[in-house]
Amino acid sequence: MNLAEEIKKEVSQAIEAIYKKTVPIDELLITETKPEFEGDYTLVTFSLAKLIGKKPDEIAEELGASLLDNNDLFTAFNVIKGFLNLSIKDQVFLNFLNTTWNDADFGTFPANQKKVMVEYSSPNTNKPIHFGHLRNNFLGYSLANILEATGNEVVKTNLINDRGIHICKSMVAWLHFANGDTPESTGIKGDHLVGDYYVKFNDEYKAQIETLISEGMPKEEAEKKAPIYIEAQDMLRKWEAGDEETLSLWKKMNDWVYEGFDITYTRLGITFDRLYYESNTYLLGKKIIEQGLEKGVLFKKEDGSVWIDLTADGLDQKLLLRGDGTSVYITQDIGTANLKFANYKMDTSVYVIGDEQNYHMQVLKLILQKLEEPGADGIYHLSYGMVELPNGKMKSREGNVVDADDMIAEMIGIAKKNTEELGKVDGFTEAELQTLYDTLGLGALKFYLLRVDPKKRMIFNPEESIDFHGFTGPFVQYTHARISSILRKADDIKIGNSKDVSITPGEKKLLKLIEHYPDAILQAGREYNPSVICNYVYHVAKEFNSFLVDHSVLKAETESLKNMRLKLCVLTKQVIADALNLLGVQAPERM
RNA sequence: GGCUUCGUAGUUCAAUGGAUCAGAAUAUCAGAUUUCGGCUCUGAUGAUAGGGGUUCGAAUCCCUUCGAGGUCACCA
Repeated sequence: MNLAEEIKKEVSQAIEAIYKKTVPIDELLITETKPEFEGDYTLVTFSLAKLIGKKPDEIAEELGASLLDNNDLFTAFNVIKGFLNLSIKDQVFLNFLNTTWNDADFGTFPANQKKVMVEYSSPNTNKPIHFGHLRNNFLGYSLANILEATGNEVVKTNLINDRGIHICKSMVAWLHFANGDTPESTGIKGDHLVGDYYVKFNDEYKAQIETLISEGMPKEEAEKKAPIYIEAQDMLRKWEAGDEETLSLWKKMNDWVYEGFDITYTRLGITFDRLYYESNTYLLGKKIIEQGLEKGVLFKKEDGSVWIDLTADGLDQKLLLRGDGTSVYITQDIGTANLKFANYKMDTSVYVIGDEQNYHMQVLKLILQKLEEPGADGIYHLSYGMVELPNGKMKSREGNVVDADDMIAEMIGIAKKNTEELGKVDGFTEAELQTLYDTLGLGALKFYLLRVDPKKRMIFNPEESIDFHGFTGPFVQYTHARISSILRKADDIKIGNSKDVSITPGEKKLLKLIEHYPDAILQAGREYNPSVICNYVYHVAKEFNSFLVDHSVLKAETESLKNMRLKLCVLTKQVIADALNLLGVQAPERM
């Protein structure tokens, strides 16, 4: 149990003893005391005033006196305008350090018997992953780690969008323009090769529309009658009909893309427990829709298309199946949701998907609830905002997309350049250097994309992200390496407890912050928000550097003091490494 | 236009309805140290888009004006 909770318990008991009233523990408001006031923790008493029937100041005075008398946590209290500031005994913090410094489980919670699925990444197989997509990958991976740390059983899944008209476009263009080129024959990464033909399709499509318009055809008609577009539609129909030649081409090109994705995922350190393919779930979706028709939840229009009426819920009517019986996007999603729940029976199912799909996800959940699909209520859409670059935004439809592989290579390149200029890596082998550049470049990228509240739009600044100063991954990594360096030089850490030492305000500040680590993890999990961890670990790094300015560790005044500070270093290092790990960021011993 | 998300220092980000001073980072200016590691630390300057309301107390909740995204396909 952490300190804040312990205080709440004491306060609750004091209220019971003095006023004979019961206040649920989680209705008590305990915060850290602001630096301009004396004390460590503060109880806000306004909310108690009504229940108890006294003025906040009076309550605070009475509770303060009682707390001081009845246990040995506190040394003093003061009351300012309804705020009860409590000072904690130094020994409490020292005890915490002595019991925790070598506890490898600090920051993980016991199993809570809940199962959570996190679906993220979810790429299309017609083009490579682009830069904005990285936020999705990092968020999903980090959130899965955080939820696991808070005691959930977590299943990480990736739903691959491997079918549909967009895939057929790449296939058609490849048949026309590639002359049989393959990743092997060209040396181009598979996902990029396929993406190139997707672009080529669109170029050719546009050109054909232009030609038709110049021949006098109206634009709308031209868009539907361009020969290459008709070809793509034909191919989709053949695909759904199971045409062997089409399926074989589809499989061949998708395999190229998967090879490319694997390289990217490996480099990013992103993993999944289970892959789902939409080509395997769209038929299931159709079946569930048929059942919905029978139940009368859905209705059929004259042309045979199937709809759901959501106007009573303030939404529109929504198409679920085309007139020709083929499926649309949401058909597949219904099938996938059903299959996922059948496989895992999870309590919560998190979808990491961009905020441009807020409406779609709202509709999906509502439809699943109306269809009485099990698991529908457990759906949570982790919606995130678009990432922009300092010089303007990037949209996938406009062509000038920043590619994820290019951005990764650029970040690693900057890390290499910076490290070489500083020349502090004597004794590193070539392989170690390569690992270090990856650690720094990717650490910078991940940390920067995760440090902002997911739901907000954000701007990614590559140079700023990899700066060793400021609110960045490399700054935190640097602090970790700095602690490691100190510990390497002190090979005689003693485990004896340090009862005879007292702590300075600087040491107490750092200890108090470290003691909060489990709270930060809980909050991040509760809010589905890894940025909480970024903020927390940055503060730890900053606080440690402040501590180091006026506390010598290796040259501490006494042996006992040195041991205490070394323990503080060990604990701080562990918390930094653990927090970075939750973010998917490596913590280097040297850099 | 309907629905929806958002608007905080020059810039990029914080702040479960809590304090007399809305925190950081960066940039700018001033200072300390240059010992455990590229430095690090301290201080100064600087912001809640405008207007109402709710309350002991509002960046946060409600209304409204202005501004910026997203979405409203038999696309995914």
